[in-house]
Amino acid sequence: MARTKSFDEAAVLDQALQLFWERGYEGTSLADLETHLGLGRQSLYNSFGDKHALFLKALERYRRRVSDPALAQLNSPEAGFDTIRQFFGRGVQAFTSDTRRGCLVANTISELGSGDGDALVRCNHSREDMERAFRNALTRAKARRELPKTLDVEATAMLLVIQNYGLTLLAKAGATATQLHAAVEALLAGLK
Amino acid sequence: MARTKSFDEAAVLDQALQLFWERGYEGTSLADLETHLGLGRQSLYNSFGDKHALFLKALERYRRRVSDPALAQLNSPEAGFDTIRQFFGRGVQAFTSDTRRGCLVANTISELGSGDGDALVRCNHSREDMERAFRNALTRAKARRELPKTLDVEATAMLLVIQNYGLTLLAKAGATATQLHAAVEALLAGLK
DNA sequence: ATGATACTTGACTGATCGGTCAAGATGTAC
DNA sequence: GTACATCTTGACCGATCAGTCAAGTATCAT
Repeated sequence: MARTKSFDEAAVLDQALQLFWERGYEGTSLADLETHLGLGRQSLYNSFGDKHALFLKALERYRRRVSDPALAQLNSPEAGFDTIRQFFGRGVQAFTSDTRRGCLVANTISELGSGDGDALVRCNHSREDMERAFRNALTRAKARRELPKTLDVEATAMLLVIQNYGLTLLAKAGATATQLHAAVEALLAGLK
Repeated sequence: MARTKSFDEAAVLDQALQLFWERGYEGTSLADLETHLGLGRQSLYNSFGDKHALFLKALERYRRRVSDPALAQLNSPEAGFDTIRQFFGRGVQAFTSDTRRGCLVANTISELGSGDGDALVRCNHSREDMERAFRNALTRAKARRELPKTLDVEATAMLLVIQNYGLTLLAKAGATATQLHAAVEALLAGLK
């Protein structure tokens, strides 16, 4: 017995995600959100709470809509060495395309760090997702003898996470896809 | 024939560097600078220009006072594989100590990116410094047969830069020194 | 149709932002 | 000693920030 919302919450949240991804948390003002989401301010507050709550929802949506699909192949039982190479190939392509907005998780860790515990917890969930995916792919690759038995899966998974986040930063600094691809190949060559 | 400054410009610039390093460019307000530098606003403007000009000076000071010393050993003719290991060892220690403020260059690339051309140019100078230092150490290490002749110095130098910046990010996310150290060892093991 | 409930709109708030202005203080050169 | 150039101090500016409030509007249940 009340008026219905005139917009799709999920679609609006996607728009908010895009803004936060490109401009960061502090760099995105409520005026920006109103404009690009086509919503009044009070509607935002009614639906999502304050700016910080909206940002946390955007972080969670990023995990589900961006990270999860990107990690799907690494998490598959068919994953192996080539899956890892393909993952980084797609990453380099994404990080060096048009806006160079990087990865929302990496951006958020850098911008807010330990100053925003709620955001950091969510970032670390995403980070652990990636680490777990790498561990799966590395373990499978070892099992099928694509990688040496001596390889330290735990440390190498962390190494690959570091590499992924480092790639986003170098892309922001203006490195070319060719340069980043070469660095990835140098890394992968070392695993064998 | 005029009044003399009542403060040491270099010392004040060091203080500004510390603030920008810990809080970022946008996160540091003029009020913060006044407080921690013990200077009036107009004195800041007289000596350094506006906030952006002060930030650029801080970036340049970081390069000379923080980056250069850190890279000195890598640039030495005596540099080799162990020098690289020591570099990362000190890095991990610095990145995981107390404030976890990371590296000013990495922070700036992440915060401002291509949105601030002046800052990005200076960040890339620092990035090239590091890449050059790694190239030197890698080349020397190859010459003394600590690394295989087949190693791609160019790509590997970029790889090490990526890892260094990635380490700062993972440290900000809360990774322990032990975890990061293990990842570094996994990386170094792959070079051999 | 009507009433209750929720959504929408836009003006408004106090705080803070970077930057400026004008007046007063101080040291140097003569 | 005096005059002048610079430094210092603190009030001030318009703009923008996140968040709030109140009035108007639309939809659902009855």
